[in-house]
Order: sequence, then structure tokens, then C-alpha cells
Amino acid sequence: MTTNLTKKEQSHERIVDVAARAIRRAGYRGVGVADIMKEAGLTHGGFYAHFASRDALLVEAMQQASRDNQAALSASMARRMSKGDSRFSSLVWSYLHDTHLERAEHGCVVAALASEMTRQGDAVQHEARRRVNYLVEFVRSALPEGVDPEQAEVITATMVGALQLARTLGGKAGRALLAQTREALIQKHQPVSVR
Amino acid sequence: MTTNLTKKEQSHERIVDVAARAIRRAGYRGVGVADIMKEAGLTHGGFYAHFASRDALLVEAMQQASRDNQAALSASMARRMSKGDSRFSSLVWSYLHDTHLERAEHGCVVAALASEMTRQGDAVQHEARRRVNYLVEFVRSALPEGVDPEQAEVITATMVGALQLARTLGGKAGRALLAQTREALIQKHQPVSVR
DNA sequence: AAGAAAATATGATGGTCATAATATTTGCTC
DNA sequence: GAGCAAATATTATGACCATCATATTTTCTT
Repeated sequence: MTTNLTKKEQSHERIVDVAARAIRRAGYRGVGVADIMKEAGLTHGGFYAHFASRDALLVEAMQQASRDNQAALSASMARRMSKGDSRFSSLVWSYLHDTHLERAEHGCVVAALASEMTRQGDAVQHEARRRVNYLVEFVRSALPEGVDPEQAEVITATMVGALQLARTLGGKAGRALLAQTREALIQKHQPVSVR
Repeated sequence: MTTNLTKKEQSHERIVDVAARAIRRAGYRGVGVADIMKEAGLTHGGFYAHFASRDALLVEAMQQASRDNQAALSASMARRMSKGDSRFSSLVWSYLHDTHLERAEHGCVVAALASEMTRQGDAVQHEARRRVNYLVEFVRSALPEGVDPEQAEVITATMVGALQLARTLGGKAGRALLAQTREALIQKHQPVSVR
């Protein structure tokens, strides 16, 4: 009974990692089991040695995507805060950054899949709810002092919606919508000073 | 050369109408050609007498969905305005209404499909951009006097995002998010009075 | 290095899908 | 009401999909 899971766990992680990127790039239904396994360097048959079903993989993939994006977001925010920006404006700039438009593969899993979430099976929907709540709580934790904590839901909705619309519009129009949203959010939720 | 298109046009309209509801209920990929034809009372083979491709139907379905929802939205707003509500608060209440949560089939096509739009073929993506722009312009036309017209993009993003998140959360949490968003939007964009 | 056990590959099954060719029915014109 | 054209139905095709049973390879233990 040594640590015998090593090999399999490595494959497992690799599959989940590939899937976490794939669903954000192509949607829940955009890639099949075979595609994901191939991208992980395996063949499709072995899949069910790792997961009970495709949906089970999707659940793990969402968690991984969330962790992945959270890490990038936190790192980007830390960089901005070290330059003197407030926590809130760092969040807004990091989330609504131009680079977040193209690289959906590494971006927010909620923004990447929001309109499809209600159409998934029970397990996936349950995890989706957790991802939304998690994002809202993260936003809440970054609110400036004096801002009603209940605003977190609204601000999250604004950021998610803006990213989606900007991606759909694309190009200059998309970037303009993003910039407009950044400005509105940061300007509105300032501590108490004048503008 | 009488009006000879009658029969075929009727079928065409019926198919588009069914599709306009189907894509909002099940997503772009959620229903096949055969399902749509069956729901329209036809068989799947005849489809290509009406449309050059599945994507061609999707484009028409989005336009129809937009018209359909626009009519419902305008009617709901008119009802509220006749009771003395402002145009803007009527829009917010109509769009972010609890009934809009469940009845996605008759709701906003942008909210129903936002995260899938970037993954479609060229023709569908082009129409999607038009649908987003149309919605933004509609919101802009309902802004209170004195509000910067550039806020239309941000408000649209907030409404679309809130509807999606509320649908994902579902139940009480979803309705709470919706209510919170209504309040924030209406309170923020008031003419000039005190807050 | 042999053998057991774990991990992965091969190949098959039953289902669904968009598209298309061809057949049948329906409705219109004379 | 006969014949024609438009509309719709039937059936086929080839591609893809999740899932699974079984075979092969790899890894670890001794």
C-alpha cells in the first residue's frame, strides 16, 4: 500500500485540465470525450476508468476552471494593488481587461458558460450555482468600504454581462463596451470622496 | 402571377416561429432540424426547400425571437408607463421581471444565448452582433434625461448578466438577485433628485 | 528479470445529427 | 375534373457521439 495512485492521478489531472480549457473555449457541448482525451495524449476508451460519466468530468472541469481563473485574477489584482490601486479597481481592471476578451479559454468560467448553465444536467447545474456564488462572494470581498455588500450581485452581473457582450461585438466595439463598463463601475463605487 | 407564395410562406413562418422559441429554450445546439420541423407539424426532409442550411434558419430565428420579445417588452412597458412609471423604470421592471426567469422561451434572445454567440458560424455571429446592438439602442432610447447615453452599454450588460445569473441560481436566490439589480439600476439612474 | 496489477488502447454498439435525392401528396389552373 | 407545379414526405448517407467490453501495454513488486 504505497502511494500507488500517482500515475493515474497524473492522467486524471491532465484530462480535467484539458477539459477546463475546452469547455470555456467551445462550450459544454463543444467538445467530445474523444477530443479531450486526445488533447490529453490519451485515447477515448480509457475515459471511463477516470470518470463515471461525461457530466462527472464537466463538474470537475468547472471547479478546475474556476481555480485556474481565480489564480490568474488574484495575481493580476496583486500586481495592480502593489502599484497603489484599490482592491476594487484592481478587480474591475483585471476582470474587464482587453486580454480577457480573446483568451476565454483561460478566463472566467461563468462568463464563458452562463447562458448554457440552465440547460445542463442536475450535477452540472448544481456546480454552476456554486461557481456563480463563489464569484459573487469574491466580488463582495473586494468592495470598497462603505459600499452596501448587497451590491456584489449587481456588480458581478455587470461584469459577466459586459464580458459576454464585448466578446460578441468583438473588435473595437467590444473593447469600447468594456472600457465604458470599467469606468462606470469604478466611478460609481468610490469610497466617499468627490470625483 | 397571383400571390402564389401563400402556402409555402405559411410553413416558412411557422418553422421560424418554432425555431425562435426552440433556440431560446434549448440553445443553438439544443434542437435539431428534425425536432423543429416536427414541432411545426412537418417532416424533416422538407426543410431544405425552405432554408439553405441550418444556420440560415438560425439567423431568421434570432430575428424573429428579437421581434417577438421586443413586442412583449414594449407592451409590458406601455402598461407600466400608463400607470405613471417612467420609461426607464418601466424598462427595468419589464426586463428584470420574475416571469422573465422561467419563460426564457419567450424572453430576450441575447440573454438566452449570450455565451454561445462567439462559437457560431459567421452568419449567425453577424446576426448576433446586430441583436446586441439593437438591444443596446433600445435601452439607450429609454434612458432618463440627463443620463449619459454612453451608459446604455453598461446598463444592457447589467440586465443581460443579471438575468443569466438569476436563471442559473434559480428559485429564491435568483429572484433576490433580480430584485437587487432592479433597485440598483432604478436608484442610480434617477433624473437629478436626491438619493 | 518474472509475474501481478494498474493504466491505457482497440474496437464495437446504438444513438443522433445535417444534408440530400427521390417519391408522394396537395392545391391551383384551365 | 385532368393535368401540372408546388409543397411536403420518405428514405438514405456519412459523420459524429457517449458508453462499454475486451485486449494490450506499462509499471511496480519481488
